[in-house]
Amino acid sequence: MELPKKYDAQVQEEKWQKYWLENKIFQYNPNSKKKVYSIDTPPPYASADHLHVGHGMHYSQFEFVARFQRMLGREVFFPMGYDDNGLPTERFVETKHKVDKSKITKSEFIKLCLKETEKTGKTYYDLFTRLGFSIDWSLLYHTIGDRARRVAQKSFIDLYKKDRLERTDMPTLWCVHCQTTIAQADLESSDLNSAFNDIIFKCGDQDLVISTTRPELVPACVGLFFHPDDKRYKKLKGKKAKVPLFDYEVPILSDEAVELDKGTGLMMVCTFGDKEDVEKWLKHKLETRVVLAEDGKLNKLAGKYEGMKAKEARKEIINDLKENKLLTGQKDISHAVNVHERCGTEIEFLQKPQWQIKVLDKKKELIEIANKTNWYPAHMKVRYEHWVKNLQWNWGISRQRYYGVPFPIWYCKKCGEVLLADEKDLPVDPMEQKYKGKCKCGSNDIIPEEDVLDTWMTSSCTPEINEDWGGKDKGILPMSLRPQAHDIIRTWAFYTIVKSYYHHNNIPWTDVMISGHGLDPKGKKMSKSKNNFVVAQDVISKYSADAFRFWSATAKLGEDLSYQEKDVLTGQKFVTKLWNASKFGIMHLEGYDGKKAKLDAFDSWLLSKLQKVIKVSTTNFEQYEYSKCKSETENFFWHDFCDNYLEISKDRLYNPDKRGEEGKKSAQYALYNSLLSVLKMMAPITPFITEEIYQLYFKNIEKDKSIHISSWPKHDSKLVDEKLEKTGDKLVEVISQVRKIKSEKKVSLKEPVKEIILDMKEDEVKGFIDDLKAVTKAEKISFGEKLKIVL
RNA sequence: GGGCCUGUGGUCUAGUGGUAUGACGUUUCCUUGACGUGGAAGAGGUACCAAGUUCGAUUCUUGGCAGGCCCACCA
Repeated sequence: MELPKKYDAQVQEEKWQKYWLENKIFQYNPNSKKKVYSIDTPPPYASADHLHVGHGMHYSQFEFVARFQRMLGREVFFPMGYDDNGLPTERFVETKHKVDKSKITKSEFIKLCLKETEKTGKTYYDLFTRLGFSIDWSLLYHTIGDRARRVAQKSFIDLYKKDRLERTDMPTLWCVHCQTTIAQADLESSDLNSAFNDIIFKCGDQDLVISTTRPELVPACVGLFFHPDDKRYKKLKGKKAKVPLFDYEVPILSDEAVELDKGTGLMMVCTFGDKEDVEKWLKHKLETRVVLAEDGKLNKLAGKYEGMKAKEARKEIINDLKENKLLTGQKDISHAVNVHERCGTEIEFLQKPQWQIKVLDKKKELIEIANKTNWYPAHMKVRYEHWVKNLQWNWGISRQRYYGVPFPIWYCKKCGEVLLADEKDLPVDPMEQKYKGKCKCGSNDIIPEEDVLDTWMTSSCTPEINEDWGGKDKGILPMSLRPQAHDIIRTWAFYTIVKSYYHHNNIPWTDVMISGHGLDPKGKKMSKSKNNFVVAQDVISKYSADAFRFWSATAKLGEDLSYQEKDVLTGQKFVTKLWNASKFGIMHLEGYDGKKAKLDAFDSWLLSKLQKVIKVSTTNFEQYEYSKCKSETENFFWHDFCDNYLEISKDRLYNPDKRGEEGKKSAQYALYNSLLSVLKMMAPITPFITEEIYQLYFKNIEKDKSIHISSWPKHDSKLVDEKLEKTGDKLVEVISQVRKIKSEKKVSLKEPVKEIILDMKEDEVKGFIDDLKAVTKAEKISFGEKLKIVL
C-alpha cells in the first residue's frame, strides 16, 4: 500500500482526538484484572483564562507516563480535576470583574465565581484535548462539587475525632486585604523599602531610644525589651517607660531573644507587629493592646489616628514625633517582608478564633512517612523535609471568605460545645441547614460556623476525592503517582501527606514525580506583566500538538526548561521524517507475511541495536525519565534506521530479482519490527503521528484498536549479537568514509567506487558484503592491511 | 544567613574517570527510485575558575564565582 504524500497534522490530530474520545480508548475499567496505575492529576486552578507553554509542558510530562504505563499493560486511572473553590478563584473573579467584596452579596459573588470557573474549565478542556491527553473525562471532579465538598468535610470530621484539630484564639496570620486568616504556606516573602525610625521613650528623666520600622504600632506598644547581658539597660529592669504621644506606661523587661547589636539594642514589643511580639507577649504575659483592626485601619486606641490605614498613620505619627522632638533619626532600609501570596499584601497578626490542624507535634512522623514514597528526582524530597523541619505554625484552615467548602459544624451557644454534622448528611452547609437535634447540655440555641475551609483543605484530599472516600471507595489508595511542580511541595505535597498520614496512617502515593517550570527563551519566569508569555495554543496551531509535546520531552524530569521555538521545530521535523520513513517502509512491506525470515547480517545488526534502545528506554521511562526514551529512540530512528539501514536495505528491497526473495523477506522482517517498535516507543511522546501510521498500516496485522493500547516493545536478548553489531558498526563507518570522500570530491553519491579495500577479515564480513557493495556503489571489495577507498 | 539545583561549541543540550552527544543556526556540495519542511560533508568547544585525589578529570572531593529556586531574618 502507499501512504499519502503529505501529513497534515492540524487535520489528523483533530481526527484522532475524536477517535480516542468516541471509542473510549482511555476509559478506566474498574473491573479490569490488570494492575491499576492511578494518577493524582494536579487540578489546575480555575483562575487562568490563558495557558502558557509551561502549563502545557508540565501536564504533557506526566501524560507521557500515563500512556507508557497503559502500554505496559496497566489499567490506567487518569482523572482530571478543576480546583475551583476558595481564595484563588475569588481573587481571580475579584480582579477580573473589579469586585469589591463588601459591595456585593454573597450569592451574587458565588454566581460570578461559578460562571468564571465554567469558562476556565472549558479553556483547560480545549487545551488538554488538543494536546491529546489520555484523560478519562468521566472521572472529572470539581473541588467545589458535591463529592469534593463531602470528602473535605469528612476529612474535617475525621481529624476532629482523631484529636488532630484545635480551635484557638491565639494571634494568627491575617491578610487585611483578603480579610481572612491564612496559613504559613500562604506566605511569600517580598523585598520592600522601609525605614528604621529612632523614637524616644521617656523613663523618668532618661531618654530611651528604640528603632522601629512600624511607628504606627507605637500605640500598641506593651513593653520594651533588652538582652539580659546588655549593660546599657540592665539597671532599667522592672522600671516603666512612657510611650511617646500616647502617654501611658509600659514595663521594661529583658529577654534572651533580643539582639544586642540590632538597632539600639532596645526593642519595642507591640500586640502584634511580628512573631517575636507574639512570643514575648505570651512568655511575659503582657497586656493586649490591639490597635490594628481587621480591615487594616487603626481603632480608637490610636486616638487621633483612628480610622487611618496603617501606612497613613505611620506618616502622621512620624510627623508628630518629629514635631515633638521625639524622633532622633531615620534610616532607609530594604528588608524582606512576609506578604500574602494571593494578593501581595503585607501580613498582620490578629487574634481571631480559628481552627488549626496540629502538625508541629508530628514533624518527625511526617518526615518519616514521606520517606516511604519514591521521589523523582530524589533530591526534591529535601525540599519537603526542609519545609517540615522549619514549620512554625500549625496549619490554620479557617478562612473568613465566601466561596469555599463550609465547616461541617455548629456550636452550642450555651455551653460552647462543637456539634459535628452526621457523615451521612455530607456535604452540609451549616449556614443554610439546621443542626439535627439538641446539644448534650439540652440547649436548642445552636449557631453555625460561618467561616469556610482553606482551599488546601480540599485539594489536600485529591487522592480521597479520586477514591470517592466515604462514597464508592474505589480501592485505589494509595495512588500510584503524584505528578506536580516543585513550587508547591510545601503546600500540595505536604498537605496531602499530612492528610493521608492522619486519615489512613499511610502514604498517599507510591511515587511522586516533580517537574520543573517552563521558562521563557531567556530562562526567565513567564508572566503577563513581563510580556514574555508564550501561549500554548498559538504554538500548537503554528506547529502541531506532537511537535509541542516533543519539546516538552526535551527536559529531564525536575529541570526547568526554557521555551525554545527551535526545539518545537525539531519536533515538527521529526514528525515529517517519521511520516516519510514510514511511507517508504510500508511501501516495501507489500506482501510481507509476518513470518520470521532467516535474517541477513545487516538486518540482525539493526535488530540487535534496537534491543538496546528498547532496554534503555523502558528502564528510564519506568523511572520517569521520558526524555531519555525520547532521545534514544529519536537517535536510533534518525541515524541507525533512516540514514543507514534504509539506504543499506534498499538494494534488496528494490531488486529481489537480483538479490533473491529471501533477502527481501529478511529486510521486510527487520523493517516491520523496527519501525513498529520506534512508533510504539514514540507513541507516548508524539501520540498523533504514531497513531496515524499505526492505523494506516499496522492495525490490520496487529489488531489493537489503537497503538496506545498496544503493548510496549519487549527486549529480546536472543536478538542481541554484540560481535555482529561491532562488525556492522565498522562497516557503517566505511560507508560514511565513502560518503565523505564523494562529498569532498563534490560528486553525487550515486557515483561508483572502483574499489574498497577493507582492513577486516573476509569471513567476518561475509554476510554484509553484498549490501555494502550496493550502498557504496563499489565495483569491487577486497581485503588488506589498511582501509582504502579508490574512486 | 541556611539549604537544594545548575554552569558543556553562537544558542539550547546528552553522557562519561581516558579531551565530548545531539538539535537549531552557519558554510560547501548533492535535485539519489521515502523525504529539498530533504540528504551528504565541513567549520565551530583548552567543558565557570582554582586547588586536591589519580598514571590520567569535563566527569570524583574541597573552596571560590555566577545563575535559579526554596527557607530564615523581618525590633
